[in-house]
Amino acid sequence: MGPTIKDVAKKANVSVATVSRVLNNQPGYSEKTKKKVLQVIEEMGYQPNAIARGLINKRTQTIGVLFPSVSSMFSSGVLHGIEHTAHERDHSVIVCNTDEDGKRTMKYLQVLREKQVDGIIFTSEVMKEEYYNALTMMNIPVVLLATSSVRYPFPFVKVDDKQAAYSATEYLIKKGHRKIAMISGTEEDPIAGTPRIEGYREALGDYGIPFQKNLLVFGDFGYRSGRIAMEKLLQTKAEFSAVFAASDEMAAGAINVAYQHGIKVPDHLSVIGYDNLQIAEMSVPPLTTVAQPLFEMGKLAAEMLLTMIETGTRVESRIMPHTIIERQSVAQLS
Amino acid sequence: MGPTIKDVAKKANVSVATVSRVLNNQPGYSEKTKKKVLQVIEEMGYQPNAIARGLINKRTQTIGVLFPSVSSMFSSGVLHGIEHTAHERDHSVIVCNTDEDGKRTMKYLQVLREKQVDGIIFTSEVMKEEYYNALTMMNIPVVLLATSSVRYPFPFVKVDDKQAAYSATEYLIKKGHRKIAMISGTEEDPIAGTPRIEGYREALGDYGIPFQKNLLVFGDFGYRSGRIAMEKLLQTKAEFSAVFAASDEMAAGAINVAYQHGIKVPDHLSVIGYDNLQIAEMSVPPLTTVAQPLFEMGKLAAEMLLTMIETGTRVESRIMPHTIIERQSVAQLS
DNA sequence: CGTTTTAACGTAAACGTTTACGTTAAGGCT
DNA sequence: AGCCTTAACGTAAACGTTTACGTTAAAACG
Repeated sequence: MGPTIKDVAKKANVSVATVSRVLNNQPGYSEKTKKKVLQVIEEMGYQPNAIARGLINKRTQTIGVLFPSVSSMFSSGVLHGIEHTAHERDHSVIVCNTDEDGKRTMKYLQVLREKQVDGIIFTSEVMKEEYYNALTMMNIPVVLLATSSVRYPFPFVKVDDKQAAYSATEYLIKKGHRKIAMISGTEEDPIAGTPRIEGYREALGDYGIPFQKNLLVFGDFGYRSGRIAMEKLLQTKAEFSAVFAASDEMAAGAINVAYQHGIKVPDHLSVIGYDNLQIAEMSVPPLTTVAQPLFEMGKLAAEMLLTMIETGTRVESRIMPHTIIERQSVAQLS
Repeated sequence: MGPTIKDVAKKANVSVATVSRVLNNQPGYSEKTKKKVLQVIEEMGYQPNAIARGLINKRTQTIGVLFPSVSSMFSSGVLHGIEHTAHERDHSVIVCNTDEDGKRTMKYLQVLREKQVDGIIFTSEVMKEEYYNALTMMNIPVVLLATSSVRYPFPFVKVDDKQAAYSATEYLIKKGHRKIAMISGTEEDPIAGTPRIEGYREALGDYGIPFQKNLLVFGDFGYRSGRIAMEKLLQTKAEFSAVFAASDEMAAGAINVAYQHGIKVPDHLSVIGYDNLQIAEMSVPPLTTVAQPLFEMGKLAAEMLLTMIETGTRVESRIMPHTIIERQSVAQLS
């Protein structure tokens, strides 16, 4: 299609080796031939072929990123961070949507292997043995993002879910709330499920508040499930002045059904979310939430992956700080 | 690293050509050798190298997608659609975040060229001559998504912005509103700016409502700008019972400041948005909006691109239908 | 001036595939 | 039996780079 390095070499009256050398600016040619080569390159509009390059260098300057759902606000936040540093450090990113489907995930891992990506970021999903095996077979760096695994020793970057959940409920308690419900995510999720419940219960315990089983309901982190969970909470007799939702989307769902029932937030009910997605700011009322620094997490994960790729060394996992973003969805109780 | 086709050939006592043939199931071998080869492949865990393949086939099974901002809900919606059909049709997608920056865009176009992508989807941004030149130099299929260009003849998929804006304001009018403000996006944007203003004005005109200059304010499609625009609207003396925002994010901003001013939506003020992002459903009150079928647009754009890639033929542009999603942010006036 | 060093190149193999072309042997046909 | 077809392979070139190694001539050195 376009001119190749051979065409350039011919037109510049040098060998392909010389052209290659000036391209990668290695030594071995005079200033004069360098000018000449550069000029011919310009004239012909030559562009190197990264595929041929990749074949011989065994490096594609490309990383793969697996998301359970690319279209979630969570994913797009971290993707932004990943893309940012990847581009900064001359790598491209291939996005993969697993749909939380094992078959699809395995297929994607195979594709990434065949495409010879230099590294993989695996986000938000729990690492199954099947994935682990495929990943290790590939012999390339992997970093886990917003997930982790004790069994499988990949470095990860995430917040301390239990601690963050503790902070959220403690915040509610310090605002004077004692009857605090929780809308949890998937109960069995060992990353974003149980740890957050533990944090909630531990905070309750530390402040001498008894845990009430009927104040704990479950969703799947999604908006719809937040609505359903809130309905369930409303149907039970138990009183509560605040709810801690394990995701902003579920918090939005909760606020929405509260609104439909004429329950005003924060006047009649306080709500705190988790994630600090874009929707938290845009919500009515703006949602107080415990923030995960999505963009920074994406950046950091990519940085870790790239240094592993470039240096071949292992890298330490990182716990990111969470913060509480105070907006207007929780009231101070007197 | 892993075993190559040569290793397989050796172990199976056949030539590389034969292995290649069974891999791509072309004819030219007995059933027995096929079994043998397949078995050896299984044993050795052989995986083809797509880079080597790409070098000779001149096809990488990869497409590039350019977004002004990957983290916007709009982008993630269409990305989901693109990824869906790309995967279905055995292609990977490289995401590029242009930040609406010319330099960055050009850099990305160069990268995509060097990486030999098979086609490019260019989204949401106006096509500059510089981009057009780079794109045509590459000699690969391009489709425009949520943008278009009369000057540069790339096929596109988008909704009819003017018509959609017309529908939105007409909807408001039919609900009994006569004093209708508009929060427009960037005034100069020839795709999502002026056409939507024209639709608004034309609807007004068709129903005998005079256009009031002070009821038209500008933002940049983002949430913050929606807030600012709403403040501006509130400061002017002019009365209005409804506002048409040219993006859901700006609508969310408008609702939010209305809420802060004690103006209840839809009781005191009706709001209609544009896009039907996730936030529209999650908003309080749920936002009535004119929907662009983001997922389908992404799917279609990818389908068009892939058929161009596979067949080498040109393909027709497509106008996608827009629909009004009625939720609870606009009131019927008596 | 003869020898050694070095700058400035060129040659060709290698990366892992695909594929055009050639070869062999078996089988079919007259 | 002799000839032709064809199934079933193998050989080697090609894709566009990088790079180890070889070569040449000039410069440096004694």
